[in-house]
Amino acid sequence: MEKYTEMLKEKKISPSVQRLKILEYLDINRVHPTVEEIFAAIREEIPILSKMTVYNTLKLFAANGLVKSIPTSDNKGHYDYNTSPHTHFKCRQCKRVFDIDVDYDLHLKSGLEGLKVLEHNLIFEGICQDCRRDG
Amino acid sequence: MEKYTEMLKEKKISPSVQRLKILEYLDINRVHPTVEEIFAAIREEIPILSKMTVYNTLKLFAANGLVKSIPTSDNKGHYDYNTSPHTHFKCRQCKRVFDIDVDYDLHLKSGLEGLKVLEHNLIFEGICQDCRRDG
DNA sequence: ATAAAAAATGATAATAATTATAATACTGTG
DNA sequence: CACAGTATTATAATTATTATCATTTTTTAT
Repeated sequence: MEKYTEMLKEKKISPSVQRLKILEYLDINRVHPTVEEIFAAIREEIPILSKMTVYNTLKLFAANGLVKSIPTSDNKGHYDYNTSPHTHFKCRQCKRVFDIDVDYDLHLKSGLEGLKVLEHNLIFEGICQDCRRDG
Repeated sequence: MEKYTEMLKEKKISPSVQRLKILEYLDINRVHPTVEEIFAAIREEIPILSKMTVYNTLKLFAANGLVKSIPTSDNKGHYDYNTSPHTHFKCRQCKRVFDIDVDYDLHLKSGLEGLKVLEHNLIFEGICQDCRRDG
């Protein structure tokens, strides 16, 4: 837990119990949970927790680069502890969003002139291994 | 308008007035409009139009590959007439989503074993040229 | 250690996006 | 033209998110 406290202090964010829990949860559960999922899980331990706090905290974390908001086609907020460049795979059947360790070269050749690029996201969609077996 | 009728017939979708208008709107307005934007615009011409029809139609079109749903970080549905592989740039300031004609090589080297990939999306985020000038 | 100030949290309400439902209107075919 | 099937609409219900503000917690200065 020290680790998370440090991370927050570095960003001058006061390490409240709620914030630490949310950060820890995202670290342990690397499945790009939604606000609802995070809220439901942490509420088990902190029954007084408000969903508002989860929203606020995630927005604050994202603004400080501690977590990443990842857009998916279900149009709900998904959050990712892993902020380093990596790739996602969204299964159309079970709706899960995986990290995948795709090794790719992105050779930009042209087309970004004048734009200030802050990040890029590469998202694959399809059917995952489990769902192919089942269905 | 013939063009759109043909497109729908090919997919065995009956070419109702609403559907044709929505398809035409997306063709002319290549700015990845939201449901709300499409609805508001077409309602000027068809005041009786229901938002439900816009939702249904877009879902139907997307399922038939006539348009593409593109995920962005505002977590609203954006739709794109251009279904061929291309790249998007989302401006964090003005929130617009542009097509950009990035010329890139995506060399997948590994990491997709067992997954059935149906499509991929490459999205850049940052500040666009206009906003850099202004701000 | 403590009081004042600042910030975070939580309950509640409000707004926005989407989905569900069921009655009505439209379209195409015999 | 009537029938069957489909599309559209109005309405209500759900779900996701944001806003507000009183209460609690944390920080800071003494």
